[in-house]
Order: sequence, then structure tokens, then C-alpha cells
Amino acid sequence: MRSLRSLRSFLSPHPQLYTVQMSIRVRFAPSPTGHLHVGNVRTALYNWLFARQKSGAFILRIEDTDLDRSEKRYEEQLMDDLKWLGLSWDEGVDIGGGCGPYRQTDRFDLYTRYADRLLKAGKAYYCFCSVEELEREREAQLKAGSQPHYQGKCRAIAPEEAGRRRDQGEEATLRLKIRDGIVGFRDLVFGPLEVDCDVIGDFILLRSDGSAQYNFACVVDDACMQITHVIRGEGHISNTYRQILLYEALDLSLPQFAHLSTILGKDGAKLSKRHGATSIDEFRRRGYLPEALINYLTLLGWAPERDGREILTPEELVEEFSLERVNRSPAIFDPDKLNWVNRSHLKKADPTRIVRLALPHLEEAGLVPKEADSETSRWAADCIGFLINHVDKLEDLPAEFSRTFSFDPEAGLAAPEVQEVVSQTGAREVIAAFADYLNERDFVDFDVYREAVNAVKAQTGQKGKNLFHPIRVSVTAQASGPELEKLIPLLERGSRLPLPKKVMSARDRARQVKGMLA
RNA sequence: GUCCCCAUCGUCUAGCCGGCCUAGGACACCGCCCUUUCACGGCGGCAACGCGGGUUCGAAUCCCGCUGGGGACGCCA
Repeated sequence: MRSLRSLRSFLSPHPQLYTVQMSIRVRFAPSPTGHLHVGNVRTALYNWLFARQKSGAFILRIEDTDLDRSEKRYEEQLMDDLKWLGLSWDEGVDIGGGCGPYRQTDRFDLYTRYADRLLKAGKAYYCFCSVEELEREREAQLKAGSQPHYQGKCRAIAPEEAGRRRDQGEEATLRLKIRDGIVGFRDLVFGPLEVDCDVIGDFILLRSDGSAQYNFACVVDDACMQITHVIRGEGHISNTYRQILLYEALDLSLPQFAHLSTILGKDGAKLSKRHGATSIDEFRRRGYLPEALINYLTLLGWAPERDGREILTPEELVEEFSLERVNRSPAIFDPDKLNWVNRSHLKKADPTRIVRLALPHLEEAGLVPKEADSETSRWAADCIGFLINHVDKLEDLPAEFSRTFSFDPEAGLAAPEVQEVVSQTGAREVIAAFADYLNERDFVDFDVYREAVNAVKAQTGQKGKNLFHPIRVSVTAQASGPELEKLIPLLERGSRLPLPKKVMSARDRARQVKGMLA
């Protein structure tokens, strides 16, 4: 099977066309050394989209060979984040699978076995150089204007002697003997890529403590896990050459490679905390919808074939995605567009889900009681449905809520734009008439509000802006805001509820504004 | 420093196996319309092929150079 595939890859300029019926296996292999970052997430996402579209397997492998920096809690959080996004995997540390274990620290003996193979075949050798020595070599090369790399000093040590020195307890790393010539491959997004082997240098396979170095572990794992497509960040292109050399040395068939360009911040530098939210956990907390993040991140570096449609569900993205259309150039992360995408999904989403997700934000802000009675819950749900069209993300809801339901005529009336409304001809009459009308009513619902508007209109002869602007001021002390005919009934209902922050009814508001303007 | 990669509106991009491009869409921004107010929505506007050489009847599209940006060069991944 394998040799057949590599033969086809060799013969065809588009090997992927010939492998479609084979079951595709991709993997996301993060190292648990920090929070899951948007860049990493996009890599996971593209792997996932590709796997799902081709009905292949998506594998989650934990690359924790950096013992100093890896932490269990990051591993757990990373899986939480992925699950939240809906990027489900078919094999992984938590669920197992046929090619486990899926954590590299659980696979050390495997690496040792492969290392032995290379050593016995004379393709790898022990290196006794000290870090200081290597550092000096590096600096010398840098100064000489060449690309620094290990020059193979310890290649000359006879295997017997190396063995003896190791037996005597001397520390050594294991290095791969690099061949001469050119290493190259056809990248699925970048096209043909190659480099001269002599800029590479014999790299380390096993560290002096016996643990596997990244490139080595990665190749052994990808091969053992029968990964067919390696989709990862652009930064790995230079590793790919090394890894291909390893596949050759181990006589393993090559997977396909697809590298993804880097995501940058607004200033063109690699995206980091300075650019605001970057960990996906943070986006979750801020009230972005997972499908919105998926949507936006997929669009970052990729565009659907027929343009125009940009708001797509994960299912639609799976259907339309294609590695061939992935862009080579780095993309800048644009929070404005993310917000737009999120807003669009917020509008599309099931209202009860939105209420469930939004409520905690209002509760945290102390605007709605945590243990609310059914009347209050219903009111809160209606408020959320009412305000959701005005926010980009759920975290904006409390501010929008406060702005809408609090009432501060003192400050409001002083604002220039409100002053302007009040000084319109007939504005004060409208405000007074409106207050008087509401004052005679017990309960102000939608119908009463409409009656009030018509009565005031008839009484004052004002209409349009001259009618509605003053009414808005009388009820909100603001010059703009959400739909009055929905707001006013909500104010009325809210005013009768045991809320942490009392909501004042439209009637009381109008009376107060009238009084202040009199 | 060396090697590798990238280069269309401010941003994401379509186009890139040359003519259909007076370069299309989206975000943001501005204006208008709708709505008896506001918002939503609709319509419209602003705005790009980095520069210089080739190749060609013809180049955003192909080639070279420059410039700019990014990445890599670890006993990190």
C-alpha cells in the first residue's frame, strides 16, 4: 500500500488526485506549553476541515517532549478549547485509538528503537560536543557569513570508540548523518520547495538525556500513525527538509505536506498578546460564538470558490474547503471583521441558545439576579433578544443593557445632542403631553404606547423626527437608542420586577424629564 | 549574517495555465433610502495590482532584479 502510494506520488505532479480513495489521516500536534492561540487554532481547524471533508481521521497528538515547559493543565485546556470550537477528533490521548499512545512522553521507547535502527545502519552517530563548543562553532560561522549548522565533527569518531566513551559515562547526543544534494518536496499550498542539504547540518535525534528531539519524534509518530497529510504552520517548512531526510534514512514513505502562512497582528508583526485577545479561551469568555470564530479563521487565508458568501456554518465550510485555495501570503488578524462575522452568527443563532449564553454576562455584571423567578427570567430573555442586534459580542451586552435600562436625566439632558432635540420647535410640548398621557395609565404596554404617540401627535401637531426625538428623550434622556415600541413595554415590566438595579417605568421617566424641563 | 518564503484597496480576498479587468466581493469608513424616531436592512461612494526591467500584438497574470515583509538557522516545538 505504502510503496504504491509513493510510486504514484513520484509519477504524478498532483499526487493528491490519486490518493482520494485512500483513507486520509491528519493530525494536530500542539505542545502543551501555553494557551491555545488563534494561529494554532487555525492550523487545527484546517486539519479538521480537510479530514471531515474527505471523511478521514483527525488525530490529536500531544507533543510534550519539552519536559520543562509542558504542563498537564495546558493539555486539558487545549482539549477543552478544541471541544468548545467543535473540532472533534477521532483519536487522541483522551479517547485512544489504534495508533496510540498519543502523548509523546508515552512513546519514548519507540523513539529509542528507531534510533537504534539508524545507529546500527550507520546513519546516525554519537556526538560528544559540549554546548559551549557548539555555541562557539555557531558564532564563528555567523561571523563568517554562512548559515550556522553543525559541521559533523563527531562523524569521525569510530562507532566502537563512541560506544566505549558512552559506557564510561560520557554524555552524548545522537545525530543524523545528512546526505549531500538537494532535498525537496511539493507543498500542497506553496508548491515545489527545495534546499541544499549543506545548509542543514547533522541534527540531533536524541538529546544527551536520551529523549527524542522534535523532528525525530514527529517523523516516527507521523509514520507510525500513518498520517497521510501533514498540515501545519509555515514555520515548519525548514523542519520539513530535515524530516524528509529522516523518512529517507528510515526508509519510510512520505506524507503530503501543506504549510499554512502565519497570522499577523495589525502592525504586521506576528500576532501576540499585545494585539488584544489571542487565546481562544479569551474569545470564548468575551462572548464570541464558536461557529463565528471557525468562520472567521477559515476566511483568514482562504476564500470560497464562489465569492460573495462569507457567512458560513461549519458544515458549509467543511463542504467548500479546499487546501488548493489556501493563500500563501501571511494574513493580518482583523478584529473588526471578526466582530462582523460574530454579529452575523449571533443573529442567525437559535434565540434560546443566545439567552443561555448571554444570561451569565448580565448576571456577572449584577444586572439580573442569578436565581431569578420565572417572570424576571422571561423579562431578561426578552431583553437579550431585544438588545442582541446591537452588540458584536456577548461581553458588550451588560454595557448595552445598562445604557438602555438605567436612567440619568441629569447627565442625559446636558448632552449637546439631547439639548438639540429639546430645543426643536414643539419638543417641550411633546414631552409634556407624552408624560401627561402616560400618567393617566396604569400599565404601559405596546398598545398604550401607540395610543400615546397618536394622542400626542394629534394634540401637538408634531410628527416624524419632531415627534419621536422628543419622546425618546422623555423616556431615555438620550438622543438615540433601540426601538421605542419595544423598549417601553420592557421598561414597564422591568419596573415591577425585583431587579438588583431598579428599572424606572416610562411613566416615571417621562414625568421626571417633564419636570426638569419645566 | 546566511538560507527559504511571500507581495492586488487600510484589512480579508477574487482574479494569477496572459486578452472577458475602465481589477470583482467582504469588513471598516462616508453618504443616501427604508423605518411616522433609532437600529436592522437596501443602495451608492472612497480605496489596490510595491518599484524597475524584460518576454509578448497584449501582463495584475510569465521571467529577472530591487525594495518591503515574514520565517528558519537550538540538546524549543
